[in-house]
Amino acid sequence: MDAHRSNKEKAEALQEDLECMRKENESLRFMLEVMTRKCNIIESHLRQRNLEYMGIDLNHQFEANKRARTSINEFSLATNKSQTSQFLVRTNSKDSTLVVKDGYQWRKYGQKVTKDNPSPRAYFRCSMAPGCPVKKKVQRSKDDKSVLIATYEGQHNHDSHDSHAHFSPSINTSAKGAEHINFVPAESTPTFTPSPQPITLDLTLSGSNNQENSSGGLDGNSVSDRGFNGKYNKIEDFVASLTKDKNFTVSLAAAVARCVTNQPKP
DNA sequence: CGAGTTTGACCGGCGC
DNA sequence: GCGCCGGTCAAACTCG
Ligand SMILES: [Zn+2]
Repeated sequence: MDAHRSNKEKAEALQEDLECMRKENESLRFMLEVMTRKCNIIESHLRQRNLEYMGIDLNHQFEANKRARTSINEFSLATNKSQTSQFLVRTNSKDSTLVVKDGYQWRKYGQKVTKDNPSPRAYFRCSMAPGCPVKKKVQRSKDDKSVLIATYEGQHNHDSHDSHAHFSPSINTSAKGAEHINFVPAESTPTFTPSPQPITLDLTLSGSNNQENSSGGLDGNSVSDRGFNGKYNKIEDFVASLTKDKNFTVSLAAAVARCVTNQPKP
């Protein structure tokens, strides 16, 4: 009797936990997919946007606020030797110095320690197609180990066809039913707009950062917003238009937040 | 067994 | 010419 009830309650509680975890899992998966697609889209769009932004003052790498922000930051390196785009990605501590799955497949061919940076620099080469001249250098930032600086060089001469589609959105248990990420197929590849200047993209991923930065000391957002609102707004709007369905993003974020709130990490 | 990573050797540019 | 330094090669090694 009582034992029955107790067991039943326990089972229900466990099931609820399981459901919540499933939701969280699904949400994270979707976020990953969205991030990947956004990244790809931003990369291709950035190539042509860069032409418009030519000759813009160089912003220094400021400590962006620790929110979910994507911001762009260009360095004018004045050398137009070849199209090298520099992406400045902030990740968590252990991330993608190992083979980054950013839509392409990279083969590591070297690693060196540089003079004034304790962290080594890794050299990658695109191995998706034979004869693809794209190379990539990845190195952590000096102080902030959570920031990766990836320097892409060259352009892919093949379609970024990822052979293995590892996203199976079949599981659809949560309330939010048909969420389809309609991402505009950024302009077709053949018309590459060669960017004569390096691009620096500062992707400040959201995330429950464990950043040790001066909390409460100085509120960084004011500074950063002031320094860069122009581009930031553009990019924000741009990203929003990319997903084309703001509601989706918002609801997704809300769902994730809810899940996280329900299960606060210790 | 093959594809990819590791890691020390090697090489070319540059400053002295 | 020599040594430093960033970039690449390739043999050994690891992993699935
Ligand atoms: Zn490629």
